[in-house]
Amino acid sequence: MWKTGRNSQNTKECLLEAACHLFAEKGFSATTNRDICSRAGANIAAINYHFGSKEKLYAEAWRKAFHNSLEKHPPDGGVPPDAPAEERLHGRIQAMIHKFADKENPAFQIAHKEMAVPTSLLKEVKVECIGPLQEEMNNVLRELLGPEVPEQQVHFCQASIESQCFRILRHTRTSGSIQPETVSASSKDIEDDIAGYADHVFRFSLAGIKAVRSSIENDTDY
Amino acid sequence: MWKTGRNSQNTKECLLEAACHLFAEKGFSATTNRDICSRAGANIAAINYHFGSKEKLYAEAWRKAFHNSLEKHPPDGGVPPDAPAEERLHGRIQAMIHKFADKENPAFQIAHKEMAVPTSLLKEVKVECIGPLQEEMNNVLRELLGPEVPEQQVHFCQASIESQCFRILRHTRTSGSIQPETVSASSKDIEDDIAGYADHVFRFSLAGIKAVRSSIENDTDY
DNA sequence: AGCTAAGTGAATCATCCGATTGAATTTCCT
DNA sequence: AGGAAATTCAATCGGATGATTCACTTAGCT
Repeated sequence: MWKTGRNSQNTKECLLEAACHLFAEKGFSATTNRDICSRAGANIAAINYHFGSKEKLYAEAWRKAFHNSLEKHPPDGGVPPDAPAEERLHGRIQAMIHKFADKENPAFQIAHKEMAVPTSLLKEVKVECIGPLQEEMNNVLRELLGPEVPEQQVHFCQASIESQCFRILRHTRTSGSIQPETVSASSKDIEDDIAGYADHVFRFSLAGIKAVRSSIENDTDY
Repeated sequence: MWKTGRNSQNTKECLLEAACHLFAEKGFSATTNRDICSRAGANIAAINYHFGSKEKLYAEAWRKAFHNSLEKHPPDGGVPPDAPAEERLHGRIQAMIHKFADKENPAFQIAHKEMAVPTSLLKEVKVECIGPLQEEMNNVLRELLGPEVPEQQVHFCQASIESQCFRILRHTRTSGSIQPETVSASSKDIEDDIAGYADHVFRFSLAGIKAVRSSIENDTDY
């Protein structure tokens, strides 16, 4: 985190790391260049020297964190592509939840803030990074939902699953903030048992998917 | 929105309304007093005169919008408390989703931003306003999940349902922003058919709840 | 060693922020 | 109408922000 000894590329790395943590904690507009440089042990001028502007640092920090996160948590959860669809669904849900819960990789805490308070990044990033992941999930869902599933039902199920995983991002406090931690009991439970929640989301969603499939095949309007 | 003719209490109302819209659109720290006063057609000093500070205006605007929203969308969805639990679940999901989707009442867009970038308000507001609603939902879920359901399973199911409803808040763009609206197809579907999504969330979740219940009763570990 | 380019640092820029002032204006009551 | 209180207004406050400057140190190469 702090500059260890030598300089140059080191400073840039430190700035990126500090920026990641601070942007994840306080969002873009509430984080100041001085905060970042102070945490990185760098001079105020360093940001504009290495990145050109606060916004470009923001973009670069996010992108780096996002790719690190994807590398650490492969989206398929390590389940091979020829495994049964149920297992692949399980893998993807596990990967998503643990990715979101990973406090070492604040990429998705930044993404969460981007969703709530979009900067110019949102569109670009969504299309480029998150879109493909959603499409892979949709393919798994199409298998589970059967051949005649309307596209809208696929999207609804994708939204149901993704949003349950996103739930992890709320109340994931980063270190340093002086929150008295009197959050409601329900979020406490989830925070304390992320693996349990991941398991729940899989079972809950699998039942939901099967219900959607049978209601389609039984032609129960919809 | 603009002062029509006479002043006094009118200004205060206009400030609250303008603050609601701007805080919902850009969040607390990215919204300036000048923005608010300009939109409300008031003088810069008006905020500190009527509310004391930007933060107090924020709190008051949110509280007003929240209560308006609850009044417009009763949390039980109009389903009487002696109706079957399934119907009450349906009512609550409907109410939640339409409440979140209501662009006239930006209270929950502000809440969404509060979750992502908490100010000092979050704790107070959660405990005071959202907590009771969650507990009412938990009571419905306990009925549906059976008498021997562990408390954690109730919270997990509550989180699953609430988070699916929260999904509505993402991509709910407020007017004025110059977004090219090239959001991904899935969110487009949801935005275009909120009633359909609400129906989906109910069926999807009901199946999930039943699965959790049977896995408890069949003692399939968990 | 000597030179050049890359990188750092303290100080400072113009700008914007939220808040305050005090005078001017309006509203309300008698 | 007349005066007191409530409200609005332009102007301005100190402070913080993002960005920039320019003198300096260091790294890398011949």
